[in-house]
Amino acid sequence: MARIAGSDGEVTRSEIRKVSLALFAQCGFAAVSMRQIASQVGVQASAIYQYYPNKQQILVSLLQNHMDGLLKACHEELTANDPVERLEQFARFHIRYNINRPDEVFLSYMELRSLEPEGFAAIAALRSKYETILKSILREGDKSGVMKVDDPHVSAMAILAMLTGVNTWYRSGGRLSQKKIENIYASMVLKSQGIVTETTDKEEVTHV
Amino acid sequence: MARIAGSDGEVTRSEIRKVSLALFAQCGFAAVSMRQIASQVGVQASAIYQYYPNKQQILVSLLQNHMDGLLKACHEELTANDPVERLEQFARFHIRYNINRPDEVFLSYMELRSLEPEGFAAIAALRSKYETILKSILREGDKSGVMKVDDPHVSAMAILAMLTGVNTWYRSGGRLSQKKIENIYASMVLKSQGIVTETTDKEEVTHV
DNA sequence: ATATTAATTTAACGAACGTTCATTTAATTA
DNA sequence: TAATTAAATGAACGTTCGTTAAATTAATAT
Repeated sequence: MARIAGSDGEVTRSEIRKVSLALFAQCGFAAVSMRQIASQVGVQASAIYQYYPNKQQILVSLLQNHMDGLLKACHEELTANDPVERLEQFARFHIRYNINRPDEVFLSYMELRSLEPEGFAAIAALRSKYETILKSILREGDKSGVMKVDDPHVSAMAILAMLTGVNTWYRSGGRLSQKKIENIYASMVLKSQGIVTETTDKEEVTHV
Repeated sequence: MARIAGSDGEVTRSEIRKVSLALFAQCGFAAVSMRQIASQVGVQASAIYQYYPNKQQILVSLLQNHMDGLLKACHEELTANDPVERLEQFARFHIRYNINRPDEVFLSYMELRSLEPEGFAAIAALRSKYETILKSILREGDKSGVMKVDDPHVSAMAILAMLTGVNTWYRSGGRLSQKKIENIYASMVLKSQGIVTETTDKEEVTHV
């Protein structure tokens, strides 16, 4: 046998991406074999090389894609000028974007170490770009006196870790709605930077 | 050749632990081979089986050991009765304990997935125990009105993620001292749960 | 001095790894 | 209809994997 009736390169390519993402996130990059990916796609391992030159490039492509999407969506959503509003927009965006992409996020944070220097530098640069967006908000908020930011770098790292951490426990269909979770995290982020809001989520936060 | 002059089982065992920890954290459990560990220890791969029945048990033992130490140290350090003081003690303890054990922490959060069901259950139970300590503090603080905790579970997860995140950026000998970092994080944690402190770290926090 | 135990080696097992290559068939183009 | 391109197969490459077994030497106990 060779080419299969009805086979389509674009379909196979996206299946490879989908399956690789799930497997890498579940088992770790090194633990997943090309044969394992191929088997779930429904093809032989050698067929994957029609689409990616090697295993490493599948990972690079997945991470690149995720970071590009994150940055693009972030720029579109951060519309406010006021730093407090911007910080709330950022917090809500980060939760909303990441909570529905647990595998991509997990990979982005865990498998940078599996990248060879070239791929690593590319992804690290994109991440740094994203972090800079948050740091700028914090710096401006502190400067104008509406926030109390001890150290913008530490605050940015703390906020990002806190928000990204939602993926360690959230499972869809759980006790809390995504909107509710967004509210809770946004409120904690603002408070952590010395912004006093009169209401808590119990009375519905309506800051943005 | 066989037994080497001056060889000592206890020394070899602790070398295996040390090397495995570093390699697992750096490359991921699946990516590290027994021969790689052995080579860094200075023995042949087969010698490792004198001390651990298989690769998996090395990981289980490392994680078990870390969680035991964490829980023990935590109980010793949380001496206060007041929930606000206890929360600050917890935050400071978590930073202090974890910042000097980056490899153990990384492993504990990343390689649970590499564990077979039995080992997984054991480690997950210990982690849950630790999380419960924090949740109890938050519940008490909210009940007595000194904190504003929207949801104790979400707050606990958020605080732990934020604090643990210090290991993603901290490197010893950096711009900030460990004490300073402890201060900043403790302040953010307290504020995030609606606790108002008059001073910021800029004027030295002296809550505990 | 002898027997035993501790610590390690060398050699080997079958299985799985990422990847390459020549081949085969389906779909498209000329 | 013939030629070309796209999509896949199956076999094979050399390497490495975790693990086991038997043999060997050092240290300790009798």
